[in-house]
Amino acid sequence: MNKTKEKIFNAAIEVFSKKGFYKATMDEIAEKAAVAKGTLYYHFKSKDDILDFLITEGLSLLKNEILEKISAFGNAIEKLREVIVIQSNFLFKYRDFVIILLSQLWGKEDRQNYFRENLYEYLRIIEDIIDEGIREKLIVECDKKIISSAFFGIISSILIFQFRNGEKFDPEYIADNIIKYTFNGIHYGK
Amino acid sequence: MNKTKEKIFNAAIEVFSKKGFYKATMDEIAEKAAVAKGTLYYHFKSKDDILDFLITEGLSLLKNEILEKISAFGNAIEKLREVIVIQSNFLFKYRDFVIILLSQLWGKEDRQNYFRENLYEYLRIIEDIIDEGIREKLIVECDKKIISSAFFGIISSILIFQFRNGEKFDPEYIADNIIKYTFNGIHYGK
Amino acid sequence: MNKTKEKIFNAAIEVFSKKGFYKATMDEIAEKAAVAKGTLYYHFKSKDDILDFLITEGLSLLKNEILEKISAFGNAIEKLREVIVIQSNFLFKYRDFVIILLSQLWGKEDRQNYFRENLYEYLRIIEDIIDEGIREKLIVECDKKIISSAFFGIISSILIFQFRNGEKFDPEYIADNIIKYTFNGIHYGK
Amino acid sequence: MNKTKEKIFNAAIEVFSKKGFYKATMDEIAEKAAVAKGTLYYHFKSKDDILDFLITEGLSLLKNEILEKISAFGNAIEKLREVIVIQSNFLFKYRDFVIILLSQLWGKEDRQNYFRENLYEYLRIIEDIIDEGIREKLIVECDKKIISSAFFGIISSILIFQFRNGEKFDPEYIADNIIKYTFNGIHYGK
DNA sequence: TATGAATGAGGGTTCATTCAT
DNA sequence: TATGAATGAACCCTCATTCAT
Repeated sequence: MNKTKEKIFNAAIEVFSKKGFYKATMDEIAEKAAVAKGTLYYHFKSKDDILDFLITEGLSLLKNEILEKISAFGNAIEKLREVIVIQSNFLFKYRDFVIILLSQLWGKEDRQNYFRENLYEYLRIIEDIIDEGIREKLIVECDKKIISSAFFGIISSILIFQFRNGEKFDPEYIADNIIKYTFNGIHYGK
Repeated sequence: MNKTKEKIFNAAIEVFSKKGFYKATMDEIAEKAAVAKGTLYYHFKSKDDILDFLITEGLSLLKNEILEKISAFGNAIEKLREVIVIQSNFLFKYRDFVIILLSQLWGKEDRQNYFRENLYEYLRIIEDIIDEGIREKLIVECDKKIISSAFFGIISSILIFQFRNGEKFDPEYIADNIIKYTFNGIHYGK
Repeated sequence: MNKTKEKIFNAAIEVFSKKGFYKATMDEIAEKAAVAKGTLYYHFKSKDDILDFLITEGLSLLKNEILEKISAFGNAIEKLREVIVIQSNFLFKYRDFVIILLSQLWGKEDRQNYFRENLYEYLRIIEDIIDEGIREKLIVECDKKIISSAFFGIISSILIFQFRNGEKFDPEYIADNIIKYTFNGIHYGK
Repeated sequence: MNKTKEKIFNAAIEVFSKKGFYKATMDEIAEKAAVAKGTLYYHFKSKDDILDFLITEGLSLLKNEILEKISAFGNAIEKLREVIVIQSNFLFKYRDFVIILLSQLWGKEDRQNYFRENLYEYLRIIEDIIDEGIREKLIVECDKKIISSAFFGIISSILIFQFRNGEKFDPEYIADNIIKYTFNGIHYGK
């Protein structure tokens, strides 16, 4: 990604997350990127194309971070714990991206189907860990598709929590709580 | 809600969920509702107003159902179990509404802030149950804001699961799995 | 065609012929028609659609006039003479339309293929008359496709002549000359 | 014309005739010419300038061919016959150029006025031949401006014929037919 | 209550042209 | 001579909203 394209990329994240994809205007992106509007179209085919690029890059970042870091951990429990930590930190660091993702994930447009397909690749990584855990008798028998979806749901949870609590947001504290919830459940004495 | 307004209401849910709020047009809503475009403006102030009305009604429906049904249950564990069941069935029945809600929840527009405020009322209901459970020593000590958010995250989870699995969706089966996960965690032997 | 659509129709003829289709702007058409720009799109699907409508209407007018008037004439010679007279007068009266037609007739876009197909219907009318004339031994054996094309070429001739001569244009004088040329040729003493 | 300029020239003819002047883009011309876009502007002042150059060159070619070849013929009749033959062959050989010319001839832009002025020089050549023929009593008394315009109209005719007939186009056959028509008319027994 | 023709601000996109290299 | 990234004016089209009937 060259200098200009990167400026546009960053401006787009900022504007899309502030205004939402539809209310965001190419004019504003150009202004924020400090380039002419035509320059956007020299580097991207369309407004949609910017969004595609941005979602793909963002999910790539998350997937790669997960894949890199979990390999250092010995068993499925430790890996899933790390996934939660990474998700929490990722949301803290790339909040704007997550907002864009969650806004775009639910539609029936081709673009949005494609986003979900992309997300499923992420879920498959989690499924694999769950599978491993079940085989190692570290994780209870469960529907791995449902549980991996739940791991995604955690992202939504955290974002909602963050919206509600505003500044008082500590990713490690969040992660700790979610980990306890996820591994032991909330039922006392079980 | 009189007959015409209801036709518009239903048409709006259909169109908003199919196209998303921004791609939906008043023309299409009018066509689906089989009324003239001007009629929309007789019953609603604006396009935004239709959405507001729709979200408010939908969340009301969910809150009321929860409030009604949980009163029949004796303790917090049973109540939360019921919350999960209701959420799963609600998503099954009002999928289009849930899609609209999840698409609109993340922005920074006034309208969207207002939607979240509305949602927080729902979360407070769950918090209260958690509180009750903690006092009754049925639920472990935990950050109730985080856990109530997690209960909301479950909705996202289920919707993602449903998108992925398509037709094969059994709300009771989902609820069972989520309940086990929520109460006992996934850690084997704990 | 209702009042508003007709205003747009007339404005479009004026603007297209003055500026050419591509240099013409919807803004200018709207201004000349004294309606808002959006109104153009209420009555026509697109700029292309206005052009289509306009060409179709114009060629219809010409075809209908030809078909109506020639039926009054007894033989092919008289009919073709009338065709030339009508063409000359038509060009005099609907000069702007003819300019638009001749500008658009030569391209390879779908729209332009469609225009030519439409024109061919006109040529077929002339072919039929030529056929009739050949059968009646009033017209020499000839390739009727070439000769009917030549009848169309006359329109270009006349328009070129008119461009060159400016104001001094008498459609009857032109028609007389073309008729002599067409029926007797220019070879002296033949 | 050096190598690069010639590549651009040929690319421009191809693109202008395929897309029409307005739909043609400098990008596409550059691509077809296999040079960078900036290079176009090194050799031509503007897109208009390419068109001007191209029309001027094309009409020059036609005029020169006419002037060269007709001098070999003894009288006006033979010269005009040759004009028709040349026109027919020219259209066969430089069809793309003719399409561009006929698309551009009818507008009121300065450039287009200039094209017509250029064309009139061609018509004057024909007028001179007609004049000569009238003086020699080989051609009937007629309005030479109208008849020379008709000679231009023949070009339009032939192109229309060619569009209609597609592959089955024989320039000599066409020329023969047009010659008979032009000299003897189509009236049987005259 | 209901209609639908008319509005016009706003936004995505195109593309000829420029200019530093 | 040649390049191609960058520019920005221009333009088509959309669509929420209005209002006379």
